[in-house]
Amino acid sequence: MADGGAPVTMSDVARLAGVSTATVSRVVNRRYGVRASTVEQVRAAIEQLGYETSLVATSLRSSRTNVLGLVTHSFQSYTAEVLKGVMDALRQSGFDLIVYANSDLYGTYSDGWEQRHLARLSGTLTDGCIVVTPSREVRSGTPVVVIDPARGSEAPSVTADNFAGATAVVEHLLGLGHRRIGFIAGRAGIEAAWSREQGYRTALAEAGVPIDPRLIARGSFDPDSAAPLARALLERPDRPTAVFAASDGMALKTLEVAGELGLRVPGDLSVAGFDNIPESALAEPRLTTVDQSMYRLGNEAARMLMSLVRGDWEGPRRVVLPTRLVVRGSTAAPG
Amino acid sequence: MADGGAPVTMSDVARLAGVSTATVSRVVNRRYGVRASTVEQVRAAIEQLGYETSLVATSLRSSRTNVLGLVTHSFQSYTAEVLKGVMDALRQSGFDLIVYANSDLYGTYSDGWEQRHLARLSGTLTDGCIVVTPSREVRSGTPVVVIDPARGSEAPSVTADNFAGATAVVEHLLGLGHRRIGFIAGRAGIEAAWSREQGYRTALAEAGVPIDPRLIARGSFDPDSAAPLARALLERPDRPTAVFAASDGMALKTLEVAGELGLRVPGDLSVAGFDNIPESALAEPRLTTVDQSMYRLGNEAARMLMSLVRGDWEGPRRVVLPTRLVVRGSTAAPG
DNA sequence: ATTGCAATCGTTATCGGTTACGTTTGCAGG
DNA sequence: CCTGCAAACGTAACCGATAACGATTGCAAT
Repeated sequence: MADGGAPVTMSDVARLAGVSTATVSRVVNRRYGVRASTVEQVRAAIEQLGYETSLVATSLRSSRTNVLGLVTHSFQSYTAEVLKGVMDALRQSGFDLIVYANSDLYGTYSDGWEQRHLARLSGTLTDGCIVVTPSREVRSGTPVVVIDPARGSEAPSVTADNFAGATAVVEHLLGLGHRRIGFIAGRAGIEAAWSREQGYRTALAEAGVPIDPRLIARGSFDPDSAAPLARALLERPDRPTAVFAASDGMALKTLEVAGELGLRVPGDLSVAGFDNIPESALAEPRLTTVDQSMYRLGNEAARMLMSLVRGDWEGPRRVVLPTRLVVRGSTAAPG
Repeated sequence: MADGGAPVTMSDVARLAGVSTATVSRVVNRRYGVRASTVEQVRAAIEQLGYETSLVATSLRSSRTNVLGLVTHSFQSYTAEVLKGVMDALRQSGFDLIVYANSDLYGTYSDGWEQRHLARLSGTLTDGCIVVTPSREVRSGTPVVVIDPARGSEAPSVTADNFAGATAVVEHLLGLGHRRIGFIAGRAGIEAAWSREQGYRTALAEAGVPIDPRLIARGSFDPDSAAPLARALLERPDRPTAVFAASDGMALKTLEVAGELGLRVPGDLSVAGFDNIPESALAEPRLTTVDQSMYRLGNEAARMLMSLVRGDWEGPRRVVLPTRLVVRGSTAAPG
């Protein structure tokens, strides 16, 4: 058993087994060139001391750690789904996962968090990283797969078909008879936000509905940022009959604001979101949205990253997954 | 800008600034003994090269990293809630978080994962760790806070009042008129599982209802392990009129199995769970359960851990948080 | 007996950053 | 001009593990 005090190091094992640390290392890493009896001695010493190889020391010395990293700046519902997908992809793969999240010391959206975290992990601690929703291009010495890349990013990425999803929502609203459809956009600079806005614009244009810039609010995917935007939209004298928010978090905030203003959904106002986070199915009314399966995004990203690390990735550098319109109770024909 | 290739090291900065790495280290760590003009030079070099301190190298040498660890063997809904609570507690604290999860199958991972992961992280990489649901006592050179400790664990811990929660559920079922109440227990060895079973037994005993051992099934908290157990319970000729599962995951499986057997819930069978994971509110029918706020568990654990690391923890070594019975549609009077 | 080759194992440089310690420098006081 | 004392900075020894390399041994073929 390991005692609670000082950690057991490789040299402790070596001393007990009467060999050098080199031999212990070879045994631990199952390398060729150690006599069977010596292997037994070392194994026994490891068992007796409860020795565990130090991830830190290993990664400092060696380029291979069999650990993948996931870097995120916040931890919300969709991040959890991504993680589930990643973990399931990693099952039995031999890769472990390290998730690195920061405590927001420098403010909510201090630019460059992705690069900072990446620099702290990659190069040594991890064999490769998944980066969730970075706001700018990332660079790294080890393979990187980005979920929802920054606009114009060249990095290998996995993303949902945001354009198709957004057009589907807007076409749904148009089909119900809406003509004044507000839009709360996501954080500028993120590919997904841009595509969703393009989807919104394209769907309106193809239906021959003129685009009113005053109905487009610029959010940041942060639910709290959406509240004042939604309020401003809904307090207009010519308020929209429907609001499409670029994320469920913002859509749910819009539901709240509508409630505060005495607007009934979907009677007085239709609301639609994007993401299909679990909370959306719990909201009152249940939120119409676009499912983009964060689980699959995480799952695909992990598969891709493992292949990149092994150097046998054959697929495209950019994977786009289909989306699915989920019609629930928050949308209806305009009153 | 950092180039994408080799990572920028401290000696690169030192070379550019014309000083030694020791001086760079002093500047980075804001130590005394560096002339203001030298500090400026070093800062400029850091900026120019886009240098980021390596977490690995720092932690190997120094005992303090300002990073806390969270160790878990699986990644499910409740883990996500815990993480949210942890991250919120860490906000603006200056501590970052590393989550370490392994890639093995949930059930098949051999005992001792908690100690292995802990050994790999603590001592160097992290200043302290939160361990989620270990199956045995954990030892570590750095502070540890356990969420849902093993039975008989001495480690500082945060846990819900599982006993009270379980009695509340069973009293609720008894109050509805149920007398044959099945129980699907959790993983033996975990304090929470034991307390929930004690709650079940105590509530029955106090109501004067004899305990039928054949109505107690031994699960492992793994939802998949619950399916055959639930089936066995429900296929008995004298099947229970209600089933209380020690976790929502297992309760939801029980709902599925009941459906497959043609039993209607709550008409033919009442089902209750424990945890109140988000999915429980989405199930059909919505699941009666006990809310134990995994969010608060994570939040409290993180606060406790930060205090322990700083050495100023004043509270009790074992924190017990209250639970709350949530009655929904899956329980009713027996037909 | 000698050579050759492979198996086995120890020595040592190294990864990047930290820190104890020693050395240099600057400046005030004698 | 010399001494004394800090401040400022460099040197080198680490931390734990790995891998290139060299050294030793065993064994079989010559």
